[in-house]
Amino acid sequence: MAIRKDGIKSRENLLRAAAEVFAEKGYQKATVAQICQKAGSNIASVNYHFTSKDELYIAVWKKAFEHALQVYPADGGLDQTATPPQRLGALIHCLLHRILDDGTLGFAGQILLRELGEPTEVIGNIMLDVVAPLRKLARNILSELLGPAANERNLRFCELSIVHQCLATSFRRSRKNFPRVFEDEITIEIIDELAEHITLFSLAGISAVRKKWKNMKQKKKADR
Amino acid sequence: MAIRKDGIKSRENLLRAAAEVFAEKGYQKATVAQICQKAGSNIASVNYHFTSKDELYIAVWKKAFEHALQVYPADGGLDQTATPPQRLGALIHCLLHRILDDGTLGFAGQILLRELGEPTEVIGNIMLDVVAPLRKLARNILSELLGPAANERNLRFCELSIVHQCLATSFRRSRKNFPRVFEDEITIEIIDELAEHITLFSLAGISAVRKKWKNMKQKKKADR
Amino acid sequence: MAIRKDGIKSRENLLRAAAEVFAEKGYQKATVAQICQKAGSNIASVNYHFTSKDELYIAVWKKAFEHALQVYPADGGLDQTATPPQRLGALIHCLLHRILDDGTLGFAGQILLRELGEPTEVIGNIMLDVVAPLRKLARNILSELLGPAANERNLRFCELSIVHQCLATSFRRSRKNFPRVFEDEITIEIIDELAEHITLFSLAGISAVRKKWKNMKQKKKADR
Amino acid sequence: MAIRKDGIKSRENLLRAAAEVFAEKGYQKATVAQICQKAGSNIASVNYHFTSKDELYIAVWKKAFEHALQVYPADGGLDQTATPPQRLGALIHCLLHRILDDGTLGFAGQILLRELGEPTEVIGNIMLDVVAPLRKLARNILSELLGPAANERNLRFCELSIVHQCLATSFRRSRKNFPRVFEDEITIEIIDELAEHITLFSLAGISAVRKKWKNMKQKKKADR
DNA sequence: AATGAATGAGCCTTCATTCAT
DNA sequence: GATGAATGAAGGCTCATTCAT
Repeated sequence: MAIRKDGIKSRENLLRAAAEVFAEKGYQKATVAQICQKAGSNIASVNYHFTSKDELYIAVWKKAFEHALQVYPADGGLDQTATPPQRLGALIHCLLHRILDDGTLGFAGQILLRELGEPTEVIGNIMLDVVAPLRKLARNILSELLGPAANERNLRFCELSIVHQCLATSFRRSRKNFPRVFEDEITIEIIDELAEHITLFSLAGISAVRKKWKNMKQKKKADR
Repeated sequence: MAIRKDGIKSRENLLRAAAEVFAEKGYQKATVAQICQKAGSNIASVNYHFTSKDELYIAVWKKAFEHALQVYPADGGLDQTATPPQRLGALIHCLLHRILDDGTLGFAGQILLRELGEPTEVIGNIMLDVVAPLRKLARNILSELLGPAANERNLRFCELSIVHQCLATSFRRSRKNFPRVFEDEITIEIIDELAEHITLFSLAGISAVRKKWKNMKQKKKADR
Repeated sequence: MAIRKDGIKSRENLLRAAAEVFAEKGYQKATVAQICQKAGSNIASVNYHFTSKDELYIAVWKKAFEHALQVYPADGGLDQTATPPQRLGALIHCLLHRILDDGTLGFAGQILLRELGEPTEVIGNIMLDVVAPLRKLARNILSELLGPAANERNLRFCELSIVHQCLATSFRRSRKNFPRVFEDEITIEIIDELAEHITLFSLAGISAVRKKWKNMKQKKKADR
Repeated sequence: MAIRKDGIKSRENLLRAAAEVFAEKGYQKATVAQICQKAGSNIASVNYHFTSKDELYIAVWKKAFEHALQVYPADGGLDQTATPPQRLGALIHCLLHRILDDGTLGFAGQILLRELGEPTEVIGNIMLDVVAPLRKLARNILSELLGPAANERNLRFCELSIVHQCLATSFRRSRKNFPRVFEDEITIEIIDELAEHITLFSLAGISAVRKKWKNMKQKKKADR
C-alpha cells in the first residue's frame, strides 16, 4: 500500500488554517467552508479528517498546548533550589509567553480568550490539565512569599492579582472597538520586559499584603 | 389617542430577557426566538421594537452602561482634593463593581467578556465612550504616583497591571471548564474586600516601580 | 354629529400616496407601511379605510380610470359625422394621453404596464369596462377603413398594430435597465406629435393592407 | 475524482423549473421553495447552485437569451446586399419569434414583459447587450428607408412604431383579466403571418412619413 | 482515500393584518 | 373614529453534515 503524504499534509493544513480562522472569527463565526478553503482542501475534508467541527476545534487546542507546554515549561527550567522570587518570575514569564507569543503558541492566546468568554463545553479536560498544575505551582510560591500569617483569602487574592495581570494581556487583539493594550507590535523583547515589570510589581504587592496582615495579627494579639 | 401601557413593558421585557440570553449564550448562539419566548412576546417583537437583533444587542449594552455609569461614577464621588491613593482606590472600586455587581450592571460584565473575546463590530462608540475617560483618569492618577522620573512605558505597564487585575475578574463566570475565580457567591462585601486588596497590592507595586526607576536614573547620572 | 374632514382627507392622502408607491414599486414591493408613511397616516389606516391592501389597489385603479375616462373620452369629442381617419386620430390621441399624461391619469399608465405583466386577479371588471368599448370603437373604425374585402384576421392584425403602438409607450419609464423610449421629458406637445405620427403611420399601413387584400381577392377571382 | 452526473442535471432542472415559476408568478411571488419542489431538489439547492434567488433569476435570463440569439439572429441570416425592406422584414421576424416562440425562448417573453413593468435592478447589462445591437440595426435600416430628409425625431418615432408592434405582443398571455390579444393558440405559422403583416404595415407607414417630410421641406423651401 | 454534490434544520427578517384602547 | 402595539405566517439564506461516487 502506498502511503500518501498528502493525507497527513492535508490534515496539518487544516489544523493550521483552523487555528487562524478560529482565532480570527471565533468558534461560532468560523465556518468549515472557510477553513477548508484556506487549507486548500475540499469542504468534506474536515468531517473526513476530524469527524466534526467540534473535534477539529479540540485538535487545534491540543496541538497549541502541547507546543506551548514544551517550549515554555511552567517552572521556566529552574531547579528547586531557586528562590521564590526567581520562581515567581519564571512562572510569569511562562504565562506571558504562552499567551502572547504568536510564533510559539500559535493563536492559542486568542482562542483562550474566546474560550474564557464563551466556554464551548468541548474543551474541559484539556484546560484542567494545563491550568491545574499552574495554579498549584503559583500557590506554592505564594505560600512561601506570604509567610505563615497569610490566610486562604490572602492567597487567593494574590493569585488573582498575578494571574489576571498575565491573562488579561490576551485582550490585546481586540482591535477595532477597544483601545488596544499594546500600541506597538509585540516582540519577544517587549514580552520579556513586561514579564519583568509584572514580577517587580507583584513582588512588591505581595510584600505589602504580607506586612499588613502581620500587623493586623499583632494588633489583634495586642488588643487581647 | 390610544396609548397602550403594555408597549413599554413589552420593550423592557425584551431588554431584560435579551440581557440574560446574550449573557448566557453569547451573541451568536442567542436566538431571537429564545429571547422572545423568555420575554413572553411574539417572535416579531424584536424587530418591531429594535429593528434587528443587532440593535437589540446595542440597546442592552447601552442600558447596562448607563446604569453602571450612574451608580458607580469613575471618581467614586471624591472631590479633587483627595489624595492620589484615595483616588486610585475609588477608581478600582468603581471598575470592580461595574464588572461584578450583577444587581447593578445586569449581565454587562459577562457580555463585556464575550465582547473582548469576540468583538461584534456593533459596539464601537459605546465602548470608547466608557473606556476612554476611565483610561484618562487612571493615567492622571498614575502620573502623580509614579513621579516625574517615570516614562511612558512605566505608565502604560502600571496601567495594564491595575486595569487587568480588575478586568479579568469577569472571567469568574466560566463555570464549567475552568477553575472558578471565586469559590463563593459574590457579595458586595467580597467585592469591596477585593477592591481594597487590589488597591493595596497596586500601590505597593507602583512604589516599587517608582523607586526602581529613580535608582536607574541616578545610576545613569552617576555613571556619566 | 360633527363631520370630521380629516377622515376624507386621510382617505385621499392614502389614495394619492398609494398611486405613487404602486407605480414606483409595483404591487408586490409596495408596502402598506411605506404608503401610510407617505400619506402621513398611521399604519392601520389602510385596513381601516380600505379593508385590505388589495382593496386599496382596486380603489387606486378606479379613481385613475374614472378620471381618465372623463378627461379623455374615447371618441375625442367628435360626433358621428367625422370621417374614419379623423375618428382614428381621436382614438389614438385618447389612448396615448391616457397612458402617458401623468397630470391626468395619475400613475395609471405605469400601473397598467405592471398589470399587463403581472395580472393581480384583482382588477377584472374594471379593465373590461374600459378596454371593451375601446376595442369595439377601434374595430368599427377599422372596418370602415379596411373596406369590405378585409377578413377577421386583417381586422385583428391592424387592431394589434395600432393598439400596440400606443400601449407599448408605457414602457417609457423603465429607466435603469432599458434604453428609454423617450429621451426628453414627456410634454403634452410631444404626446400630440406622437399621436399625429402614429395616426399617419397607421393610416398608411391600413391602406396598404386594404390594397393588398383587394389585389389578392381579385387575383383569386381572376384565377377562377 | 468523484464526479457525479446528477450535478449538471440538478442544475438544469432548477433552471427549467425556475423559468416556469418566474414566468407564471413573477420574480416576487415566485418562491425558491416552489422552484425547488418543482425541480425535485432540496430547498438549499438554489443557494448551492446559484448563490441566491437573484443569481438564479439572472441565469434563467441568460440561458433564454443565449438560446434566442442563436436560433433567431437579428439579421435573419441575410447578407448585406439584401434590400432595406427585406432586412426590415427579417428584423421584425426575428423580434417576433424571440418574443412569441415558446419552444425557443422558453418563457423569456413572459419574463421580459414582467421585467418591463417591474425592472428588478438585476438584469441591466444582459438587456443592454441584447437591445442595443437590435436598435442600431433598426436605425440603420430606417435611415435608408426614410431617406436624407428625415430628422432624428422621424427616426425615433418610426423606430417606436415598429418595435412596439412587436414588443407589445408579449401582452398576449395576460390570461384572466384582459381580453387576450390572440384568440387562438400561437403557432409558428401565425407568428410568420403576423411578421409579414407588421412588415407590410410598417413599410407603408415609413413611406408615408418619408413623403410627408419631403413635402414639408419642399414647402418650406418654396415659402422662402 | 478523498471529493464534489446535495441536504435539512434552523435563523433572522419582512409585512399585512388584528387587537386593545 | 382612529391609532399604536403586537402578531404569525412565510420567505431567503447559512452551514455543518451526509451521500454517492
